[in-house]
Amino acid sequence: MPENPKKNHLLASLADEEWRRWQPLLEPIEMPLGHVLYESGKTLSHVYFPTTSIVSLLYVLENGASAEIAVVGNEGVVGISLFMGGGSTPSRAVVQSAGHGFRLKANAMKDEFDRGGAVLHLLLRYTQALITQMSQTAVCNRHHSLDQQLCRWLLLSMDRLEGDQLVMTQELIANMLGVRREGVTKGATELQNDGLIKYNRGRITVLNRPGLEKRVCECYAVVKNEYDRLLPGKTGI
Amino acid sequence: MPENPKKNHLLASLADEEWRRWQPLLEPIEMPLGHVLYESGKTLSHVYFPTTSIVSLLYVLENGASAEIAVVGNEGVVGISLFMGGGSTPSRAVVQSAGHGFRLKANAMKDEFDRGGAVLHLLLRYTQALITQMSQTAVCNRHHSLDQQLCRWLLLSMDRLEGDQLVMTQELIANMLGVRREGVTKGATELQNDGLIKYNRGRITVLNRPGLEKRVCECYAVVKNEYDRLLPGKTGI
DNA sequence: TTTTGTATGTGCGTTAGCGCACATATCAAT
DNA sequence: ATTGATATGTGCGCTAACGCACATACAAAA
Repeated sequence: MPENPKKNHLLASLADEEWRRWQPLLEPIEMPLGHVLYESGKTLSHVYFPTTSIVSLLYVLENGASAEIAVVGNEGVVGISLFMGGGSTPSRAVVQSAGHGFRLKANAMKDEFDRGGAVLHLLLRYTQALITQMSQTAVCNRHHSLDQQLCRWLLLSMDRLEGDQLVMTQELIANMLGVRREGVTKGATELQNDGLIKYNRGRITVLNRPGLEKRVCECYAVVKNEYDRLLPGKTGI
Repeated sequence: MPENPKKNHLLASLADEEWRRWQPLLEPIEMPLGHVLYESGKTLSHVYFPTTSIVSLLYVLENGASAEIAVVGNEGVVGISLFMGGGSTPSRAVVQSAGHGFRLKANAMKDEFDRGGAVLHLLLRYTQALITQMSQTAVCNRHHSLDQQLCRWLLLSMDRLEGDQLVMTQELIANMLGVRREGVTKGATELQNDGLIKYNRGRITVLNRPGLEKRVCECYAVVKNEYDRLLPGKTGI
């Protein structure tokens, strides 16, 4: 089944001319759960445009603890440090929800970026949105309860997927949020009791999205509005 | 006293040709404590290049609680959303330590950025470093103790100032870190008892910097190394 | 059908940080 | 010197989240 690159919003935003140039360079790839797209400090070989997958940018501390900095799905691209100039970041990119995507070689990406114009500005606006997500994560980590953060995380993830299902154990969610697995169990159990989600051995189904939106902290809306503002014309997110 | 723009590392990195173009456009400004350079969601009129001041990027929640996302001093520029494309961000920029700086009109900044070349790449590398600081703040907020965060904050601030003094009440530090004032008192008292800093009604003096570096969490070094890597050739930071 | 591994639920004592209420200390202006 | 404003120190009960130790429950393989 040939995946459609245009499922990625950034790729879909390309003008005809650019698209013709890019199309032959885009390489379709499988993105299985847990796959590491890049490792902290390592030079990136590609950038990745998810279509049906979600990627977590997370930071792993010396003691093994971890925390998610941001999440990237079909609205964005993984590997901004390539065109931002560093070539690497002190974070790790891990596939959080299996699916497909496309990748572009580092040199090709740099060349296209350095042409300037629409591609450059599109990627920078995306980066700006990503910065908002990271900032908001910092604030949310500081001030909001585990329960609220769980809601935020669920909504951000769902926005980046088709359908209302997510394949993800509580253990993994805990890793992303940088909290205990037991804490996630507690929060998720409550959400399930209230009929907002259904949980089943690593498979979450959202039953009542408006209900989740009522519980979530303001951080979710701030991030979503900023994505909508900076990257308009896309369905949903 | 005519402040020297070259005290700002980004301005100091400009090539002669650019420098000649910029010089007449740079407007020297006072940056008094507490002055708000831009407000959440408002379109930026200028970008600011601190020379002897420090600026906090912070986010204020609906309930009035706040948290610092990043700090900018003579190594950087305040107002990246101007060239990143958004024109605004959902955060606020406040002068955390009084001093001087220079500003550039929004249009001038955009024009210079859009010329591409060295200026663009310099600013993007800086932005990349700033992103690292934001990410690390998120992680640190999640996993490290108030005491460690206080050390990180002190060191990051000191790196951006000449001398070993900082004019700053515990109340304000608490606002930046998004913690209680009493918590800062406790941490600061301990640092003072151990002879690392001296505290005096809103005036902090670092007495033993290596001592602070021994106590701080890994986050400080990660951020510092990334600034050094991306913006080399600068003294200190 | 039984086993085995993985996912989830639950209880317990511990702790960092919170909110609140004051006590004290220091500077600056009268 | 006295007053007032601001900065810092301290105590106390409270709560969310932690670390650890298990109990259960489900699913795929044997």
